[in-house]
Amino acid sequence: MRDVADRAQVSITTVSNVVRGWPYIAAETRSRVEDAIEALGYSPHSIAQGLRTGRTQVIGLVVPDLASQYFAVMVETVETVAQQRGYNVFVVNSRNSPELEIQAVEQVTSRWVDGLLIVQSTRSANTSKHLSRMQIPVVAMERVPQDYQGASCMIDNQAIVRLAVGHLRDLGHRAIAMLVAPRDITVVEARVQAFLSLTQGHGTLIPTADDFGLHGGYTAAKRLLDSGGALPTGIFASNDLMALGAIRAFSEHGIHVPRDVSIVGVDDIPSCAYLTPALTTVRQPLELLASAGITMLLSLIDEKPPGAQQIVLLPELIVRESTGAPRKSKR
Amino acid sequence: MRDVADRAQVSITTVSNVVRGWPYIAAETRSRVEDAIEALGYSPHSIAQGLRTGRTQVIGLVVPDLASQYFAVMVETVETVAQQRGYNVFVVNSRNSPELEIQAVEQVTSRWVDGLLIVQSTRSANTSKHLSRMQIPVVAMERVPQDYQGASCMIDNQAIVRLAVGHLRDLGHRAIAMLVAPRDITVVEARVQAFLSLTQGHGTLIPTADDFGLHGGYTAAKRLLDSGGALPTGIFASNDLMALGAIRAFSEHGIHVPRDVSIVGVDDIPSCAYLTPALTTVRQPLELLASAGITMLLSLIDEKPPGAQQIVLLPELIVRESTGAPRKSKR
DNA sequence: GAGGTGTTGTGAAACGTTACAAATCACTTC
DNA sequence: GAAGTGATTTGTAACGTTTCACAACACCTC
Repeated sequence: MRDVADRAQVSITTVSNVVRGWPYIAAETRSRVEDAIEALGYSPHSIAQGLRTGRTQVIGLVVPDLASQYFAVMVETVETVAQQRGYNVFVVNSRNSPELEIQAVEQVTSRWVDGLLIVQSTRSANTSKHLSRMQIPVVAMERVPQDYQGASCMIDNQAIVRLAVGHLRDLGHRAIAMLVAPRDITVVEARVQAFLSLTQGHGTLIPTADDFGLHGGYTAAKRLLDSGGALPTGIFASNDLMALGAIRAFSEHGIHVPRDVSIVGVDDIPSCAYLTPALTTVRQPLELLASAGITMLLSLIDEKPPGAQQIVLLPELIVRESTGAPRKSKR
Repeated sequence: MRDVADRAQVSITTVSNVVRGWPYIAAETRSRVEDAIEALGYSPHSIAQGLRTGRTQVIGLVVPDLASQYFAVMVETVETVAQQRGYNVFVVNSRNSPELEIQAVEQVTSRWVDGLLIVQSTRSANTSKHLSRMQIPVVAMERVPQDYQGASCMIDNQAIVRLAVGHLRDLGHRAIAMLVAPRDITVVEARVQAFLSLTQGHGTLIPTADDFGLHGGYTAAKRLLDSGGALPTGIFASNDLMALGAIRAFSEHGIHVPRDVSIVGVDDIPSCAYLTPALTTVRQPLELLASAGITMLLSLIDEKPPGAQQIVLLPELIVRESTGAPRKSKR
C-alpha cells in the first residue's frame, strides 16, 4: 500500500480511500492510484483490515456432519447467500462430538468471525453456556438447545411426525413403528415425543445403535427381523438414510417395500427420487431454513432489528413409491 | 492482554511469553499471569497474531461441489488431518464455476491462509495462471490442470478404466458403453481417452447434459432408451451418482440390472452398498488422496522437503450386485 | 573483583490497515 | 475582503500481537 502511494504520488490514506470507494476523490487522482495498484499488483491485506476494523467479513458455521447430504445442502445455501452479501463462510465440522464442538466454538470466538451459525451436535453438549457469553451474534439452527434463549431457526418437529404418521394412517396402517436415531439429538427426542403422543401408546420404537446413517438403519431393521416378532406394516424412519438402510435389510430378507411394509423417511435428500423404490419422505425446507438463518444472522451483525427472533418452518410430505396400503392378509 | 499484564504486575511481553510457552519464566510469575488470564477470561486475538506473524494457521480448500458426497468425504479427511496438526480449514465451494473458483482463489490469496489445497472445477478455468503466481504453497488434487507444474496428488485414471472395463469384459460383455460426464473436467477427459483406447473403437460413448449427478445419469439413460437403438450390455458410468440415475431410468422401463444390463460406477460413495442392487464400483482411495494432499501441503508450509512432488494413487474394484454375465439371448 | 554465563523480564518497533481530525484550496456569499 | 462552504488530501494514532535487542540480576570461575 505504501508502494502504491509512492508510485501514485499520494498519501497512504488516499490509496485507502480509493480502494474503499470514498466519494470525494478527484477523478485524476483516482485513476493515477488505480494505475499504480494495477502495476504493482496490490491487493488489500484482509487480516490487517480485520484487525483495524474489527470486522472480518467472515461468518462461522458449525455443523455436526459435513459428509451427510443433509448438512451439505445447508452449507451450500448458507454460502451462497453469504457470498451475495459480501461475506465468506468458515465451515467447521464438529463431527457429532461435543468436545470438538466446543473447541470449534472457541476457535471461532477468538475473533475470527463476525457472527456464528450453529447446528448443535447433541443435547448433552453444554455449548449453550459458551454461546450465551459470546461477544458476537449467534443464530442456532435446527437443533436448538432447550435452554437456549437467543435467535433461532428451526423446523416444526411435531408437524413432521404428524405428516408422516398421518400419511401411514390414511393408507390404512395401524401397526406403526418409528426407527429412532440416537435420542441425545434434540430433534430426535422431540420427534419421539410427538410420535408417542400421536400414536397414544400404540406405536412402537425401534432403537438403533449410535450410528444414524445407512448402517444404523440397516442393523436396526436386521435386528427387528431376527427378533422374529410381528413386523409393523408402517415404519417412520428418523431420516432418509436410515430408511434406505432399512429397505436394504428388508430386501435381503425378501420383504418387499411397499408391498409388505411401507416406509417413510425424513429430509428428502437428493437421491430419494432416483432409487427403486423411490422414497416417500417428509421434506424439510432446508434451503429455506438455511437462508432464513443466515439472513437473520446478517441482520444481527448489521445491528438491524432481525424481524423475528425465532423462526419455525413447516415441512411438506412427498409421496413416492415406498408407501402403500397394507396387505389385507396378515403374514 | 494489557489488562492481564496490569493485573499480574508484569509487562505485556511477559504475558505473551507465558501464553506461547517460552521456557525462561519463573514459576511464580507464570502462575500469576495464568491466574490473571483466567480471571479476566482473556483469549488471544488470532487476527492480530496473524498480522504480526504472517501465519494464520488456516489452510484453504477449494472444491467444486460440496453437496456431493464425494467431496464431502474429502473435506472431512482434510479437516481431520489438519486439525491434528494445529490448522483450521477454510472450505470454499466453487460450485463448478470457473469464475467463482478464481474469485475463491483470490479471496484466499489476500493472505487469509497459509496454504491452498485445490480441486479444479473445469479444465477450461485458467486458474493455473493464478495458482502459479501465488505467494503461498499450493497442492492440486484429483483434477490436476494439464499445464500445472507444482505439487499434486491424484488417482490413476487409466487404472480406473482398466478395472471397470476389464471387469465387464471378464464377465463376457462385448457391447460396452461409457456414460460420460461433461468432458471439460480433466479426469473425465482422461477417462474417456483411456476408455476409447482400451476398447479400440468398439466402445460407444453416451453423452449427458451438463449435469453430472443423478439427474444427468437418468436423462442420459432415458435418451438412450428412447432412441430405440440396441442397448449395450455393459455400462461404465463416470461416477456412482450417474450410475444410480441410469439404473432408475432402466428400472422404469422394466429393464433389470444386472440381468439385462450391467453397470459399474466410480467413487464408492457410502450409499452404494445399501441399495438394491448394490452398486459394483471402482473405489477411489479418497481418504488416502485427501490425507496425502494435506500432508504434502503442510510439509511445504513448514518448508520441509515434501517427499514427493507428485503422488498418484491406485483405485480398487469392488464387485457388488449391479454387474453380472450378459444374457445369451439378444433382446 | 573482573569477567563470563545463564535466567528473567522489559520497552519499543513493527505488521498493514482505517478512523479521525485537521489542513489546504477554490469557490460563493454577504 | 472576511467569512463561510464544500471538495480534496493528508498525518497520526490506533487495532493486539510478536520480535528483538538489551537490561537487570544472580551465580560461578579464575
